Amino acid sequence: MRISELFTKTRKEAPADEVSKNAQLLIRAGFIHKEMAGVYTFLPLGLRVLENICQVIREEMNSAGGQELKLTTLQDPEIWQKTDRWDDKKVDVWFKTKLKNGSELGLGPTHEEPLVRALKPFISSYKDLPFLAYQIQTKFRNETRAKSGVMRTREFLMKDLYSFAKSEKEHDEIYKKFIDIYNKVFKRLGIGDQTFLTFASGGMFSQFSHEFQTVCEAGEDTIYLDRKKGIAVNEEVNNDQVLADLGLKRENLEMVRAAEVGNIFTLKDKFSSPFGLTYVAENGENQNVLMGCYGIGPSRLVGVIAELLGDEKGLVWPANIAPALVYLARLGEEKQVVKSANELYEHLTELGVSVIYDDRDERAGAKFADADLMGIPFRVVVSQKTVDSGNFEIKSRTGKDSQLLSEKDLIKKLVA
RNA sequence: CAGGGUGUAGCUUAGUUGGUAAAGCGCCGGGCUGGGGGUCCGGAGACCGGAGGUUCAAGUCCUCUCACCCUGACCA
Repeated sequence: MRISELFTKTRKEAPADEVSKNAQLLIRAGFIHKEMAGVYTFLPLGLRVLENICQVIREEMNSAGGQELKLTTLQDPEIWQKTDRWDDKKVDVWFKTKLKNGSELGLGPTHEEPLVRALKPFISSYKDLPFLAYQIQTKFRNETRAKSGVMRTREFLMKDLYSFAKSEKEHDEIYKKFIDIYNKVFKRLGIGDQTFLTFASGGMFSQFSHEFQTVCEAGEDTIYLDRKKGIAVNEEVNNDQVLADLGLKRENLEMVRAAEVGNIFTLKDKFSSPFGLTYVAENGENQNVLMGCYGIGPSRLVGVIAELLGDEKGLVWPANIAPALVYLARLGEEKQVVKSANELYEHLTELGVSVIYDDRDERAGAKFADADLMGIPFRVVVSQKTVDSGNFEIKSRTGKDSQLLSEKDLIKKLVA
């Protein structure tokens, strides 16, 4: 991608109505645009990050055996009435609308009901179980107060996976497996060392649900963290009994702000029962399918990663989710410099290295500042100096010094 | 939803006791520059969130309204 052709621009100043670090940096870098309170457009560079995050999640869900599908945004009230979740008094975040004929519809705030109904025709035998179904979809929640940039919005992307099992034992195995899978996801997204399994209230079906909380000042939750053990308890279940059950000692707990980036919980037959999602067991008896739910918010993750890794110069993206691996800064308009930069751009692109090529006639400072603000992992400079030396200059976003490398070594470093 | 705050150019802001809007960034044209947002000259760009009202006169005062931000509550 050539910057001269990119329609977004960076800004020196943050918008006055955004206080959160993630929104300030993402807007300054041209990654997002605020449409309304709690509603953000993802611009080309921001969309790349979002898609890359989704891809990491998708890979992990697929390798766990998840089957991707896509449910609808428009929701049929009938199925929500079945579980008593249509009433605004029961679920107060609904966005509701109407058909021309006057009948009501909702915009999906979550998707247990439609998924269970959609699956019903396909599930009838113990041989059909277990399985995992997931989607990455836009959710709509009419929050009373949107805040913290993309971290708490009214329209957001969510990956929700649902497990369907024959028995509690089978469900528990899947559930445990997903704790590991989630840890792997957050590690791959570059926030693994600050993201902790957190015990939270489990509702009626289990003692706990599990949250994945990333330590982050901009987060909305308060958790009590035992860093040594790598686990935490949410404020809501922070009592002596729970601590004893988990083998935690109060004096080892650190109270920290955190952002919930994932949440998994046991649903038992809460949804399968009202919809009659049953299977015939080997003994010929009808049994309720047992469900679990596993969520991750990719759009919130964009914000959390920006909050956590961003520095005074701007965003910092891990290589696997960055909008590009390389920011190629061409300094100067001399023929040989342009030729050298063009050739390197084409060569790297052919090799599958994603490059943002700054081919503008801008001063070095402006290009460096943009490279830093956008948080591109590597900055490669092509200038009269590098042409004369026959090498290229490379610097990592977070490193202090740059180094001169031959094209061969440069490629080796970037293709790795 | 309660409390508090803010709306002036694409962005960040200034605007005195009411007298018909100013600057920086960005943008357009040009000069000098050329490795951390450089500099100089010239230019385009705002009916001051919206609607009423007071007044000879409203960005400024009053009323209503909308939007946005913050704190809290809420987050199935």
